[in-house]
Parts: sequence; C-alpha cells; structure tokens
Amino acid sequence: MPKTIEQEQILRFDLFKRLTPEELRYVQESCQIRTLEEGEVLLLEGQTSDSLYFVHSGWLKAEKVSFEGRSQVLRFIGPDEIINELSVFSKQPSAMSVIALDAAIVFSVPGAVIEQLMHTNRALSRCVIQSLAMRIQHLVTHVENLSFYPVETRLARFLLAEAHGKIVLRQSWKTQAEIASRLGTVLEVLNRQLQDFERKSLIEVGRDQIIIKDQPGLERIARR
Amino acid sequence: MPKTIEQEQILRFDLFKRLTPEELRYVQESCQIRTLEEGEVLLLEGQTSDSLYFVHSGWLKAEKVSFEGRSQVLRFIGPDEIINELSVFSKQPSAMSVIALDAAIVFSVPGAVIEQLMHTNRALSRCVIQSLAMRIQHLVTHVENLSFYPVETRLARFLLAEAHGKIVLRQSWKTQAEIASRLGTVLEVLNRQLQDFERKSLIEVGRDQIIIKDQPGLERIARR
DNA sequence: GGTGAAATTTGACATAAGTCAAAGACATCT
DNA sequence: AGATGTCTTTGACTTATGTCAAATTTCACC
Repeated sequence: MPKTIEQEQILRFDLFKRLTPEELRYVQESCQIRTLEEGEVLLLEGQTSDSLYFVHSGWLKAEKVSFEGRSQVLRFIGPDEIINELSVFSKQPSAMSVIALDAAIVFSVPGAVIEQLMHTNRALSRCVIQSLAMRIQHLVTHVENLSFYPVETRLARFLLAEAHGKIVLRQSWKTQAEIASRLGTVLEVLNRQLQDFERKSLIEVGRDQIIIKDQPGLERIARR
Repeated sequence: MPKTIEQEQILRFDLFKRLTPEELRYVQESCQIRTLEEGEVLLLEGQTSDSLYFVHSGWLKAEKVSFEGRSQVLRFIGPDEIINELSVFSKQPSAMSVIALDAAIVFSVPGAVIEQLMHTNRALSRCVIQSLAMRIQHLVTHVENLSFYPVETRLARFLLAEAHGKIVLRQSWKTQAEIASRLGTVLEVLNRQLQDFERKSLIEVGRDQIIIKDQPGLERIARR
C-alpha cells in the first residue's frame, strides 16, 4: 500500500507539530490523497468545500477571475502550504479558485476532523490563528501595492521577494502571464517592464531564471 | 465612579458572549477606557501594541500611508468593532495606523488577558478565528476591486454596501477625501464620479447623506 | 453677521496602464 | 526535420487615473 507511506508525510506539517501520537494517527487515518494534473481545478470560487488541503508537492495558485476574464493571482501555493483555511473556519464558500500549475499532490483532511482536534488541543487553534494573521498581512501589503505603486515598483518588489540569493527561479509554470496576473496587471505591460529593467542592466531575464544583476538599483525602485 | 459603569459596556461585545461570570469580571477589571479626540492616533503603523481595542462609540479608520502622502483606508471602524487583533495574535507590529475620525471612546484589554482566556475558553478562539476570516474576505474583495474594476464600479459598490435602505449616511467625517481614500483613488476623481452619477440621476449627493435614486441603475454598474 | 478653515468644484494637463492585432521565438512531440 | 502550440515581443492606439493650481462653496467659530 504505497498510499500509507505517502500519508505519513502529512504529519510533517507545522500545524500538527504539537499533536499527541494518538491525535496524529487520527489525522493520518482521515486524510485523503489527491493527485492533480496541470490546470486541474482543486477549488472553484463560490463553491463550498469543507476540507483543508495540504500541499505535498507541486504548485498551485489561488486566484480571482473578473467578468472580462482577467485574473488576479492572490498567491502562488507551494509544498508545505495550506489551502482553504478560510472556507473551513468561516463556513463560507471559497472566495477564490485554486488551480494546479503543475502536476501536484495534496492531502485533504475534513474540516470536522480539524475542528474536533481544536477542541482538545489548543496549540492547534493558535497555529490556525497565526496562519490567518499572516494571510492578512500579505493581503494588506498587496492592497497597499495596488493602490499606491506603479507596476515598476510592484515588479521590483516581487523580484526581490522571490529571489533566492541573486536568482529568481522560473518553474515552467511561471510565465510572464502568471507573473502579470500576480502583480495585478496584464501580460504586455509586464513584458515591457521586464525589458525596461533589462535595458537598465538591473536584471537578466532567462527562460528558467531571472538574474538580479543590480540589487541596490532594484531596491531603490522597490523603495518607492 | 462613572468609570465602572462604562466598563460594564465592554461585556456586550460578541467576543465575550460565551464567558462565565467569573471570566467576565476578569475582563472588566483589566479593561481600560481611552478617550480620543478627532484626528488622534490610536495606533501607528510599525509600532507594537499588545492590546485589543473595542470601540464603544465614535468612528475610526485603519489606513496605510504611502511615501508620497497618499493614504489608503482599509476600513472604517465603528461601534462594536474590534481593533488590533492582527497585531495581538500574530505578535507583529501593527501593519496599519488607526486614527479617530470622531471623538471616540474605546476600551482596551491587554493581549495577555485575552490569551489567558483563550486557554480556558474555546468559544473565544473560535470567535477570534471567525473575525480574522471575515477580515480576509473583505481584503480579498478589496484586492479584486482594485485590480479589476474602475472607480465607477468601486464607487457604485461602495454606495450600495453602505446604504441603509436608499440612503448613505454621511457623518461629518465622511468627506469626499475619506471616501476617495477608502476606494483607493483621489479626491478629484471621486468628485467627478459622484457628479457623473448625479447627472445620470442615479444618486443625489447631499451634505449629510447621499440618496440612491436609481438602485437598479447603480446595481447594473456595480455588477461590472 | 463676518471670517477663516475646510470641503468641494473646475479646468487643463501628464502619464501609467489596458487593448488589439500581429509577428516572432521557442520548446516539444511525432 | 517539420509542425503545432505556447510563450514572448512589438507597435499603434485608447482610456482611466492622477496631478497641479485655482476658484468657489460651505461650515463652524468668534
């Protein structure tokens, strides 16, 4: 049963760090594994889903789509991240869609199981609260960026935030269209901004990475 | 001691609905009253404050200010609302400033007191989680609006959301500048949009109220 | 009732950002 | 290699939004 082996992986999540062995077994037993292919929809906006999802591998995005078909990516979601707390804890339909960017594997745990554990284990509540609080911080920052700063600044900030050292990895799904949607703009505008940065020798855009050539320069733009 | 009489008022907050009489007394004893005048700053962005605030009367705003001095109002805060959960529960400095729009009275309760109560009372945790979840919903909506929709649509939605029946109350602090800042735009743009709506007989702008004259018309604009 | 501060209105202007349409580059699969 | 589909690049164009500066109205306070 390869399933069981993978199921053990769910225990590595921070959320479960403080559980007793017994509680862990309970989680493990009630967890389901779901495999997604690229483009597959895990959650649809407006739909109710009572499960919490844990990303084992692969990448997904949480997004809102407008009437005209433009999409705003709220966050990219990678391994070890949690999906759908909002819906589970507020009992409201999902406010955004979640779509696989990659082939991805996620665990799902029924909301009722989590709620039950929260009754007996208060560290879990705290963990959930922390996680929601972080989500809010990110959103506030995003609002700030959208409302005050031009694409130039938003892009500079994005690059600096995503960079490991001097390079921003570009997984195959991280196309200019996806980045544009993340920054709240459109493909063409983003493309021109990238080229502008390149012309100014701030970065070098490659197919599977972006290299930051002039970090202080980028930071100056990011700062305002 | 008039102070004690007012302190009793804090018990009316939803957050405390499920507490035992003993716990209530504890809250009441550790709560402080703070009076603010118009324009006074309750919380400054970046500053750490470990207290939870409860609005007894008056109005405040939570806002972010940009380098250039533009401000984005994240929410208007009125009686019965709670301030600073984010900071208290995430242990991070406040992400935004909170400023009184009115003469206002707020109660403050040390974060440590709330945390202690959360240990013994799980309904409180749930309440906090619900409240954070709602905050996230609002922020997501705000991001969506900023990223997809023009000022025209944002204004229409704002008016419909704020309206009680057919009228949007304009407290003395609800100036066009404040509304503009709430919608993520500037004074002049908002003013022109209001006049445009007026010219189209959708609304009637008065000094202390805005009357919605053509709700279906507004809703059509709001819908996209 | 007059006066000064705050709120609103107006005009002319600058510019960031979105749209449309088409061409080019690149990667993968057969 | 050739073909197909996706991703990227480009140009010309439209438009929403922000900026500046000044006039006008309104309100609250003496």
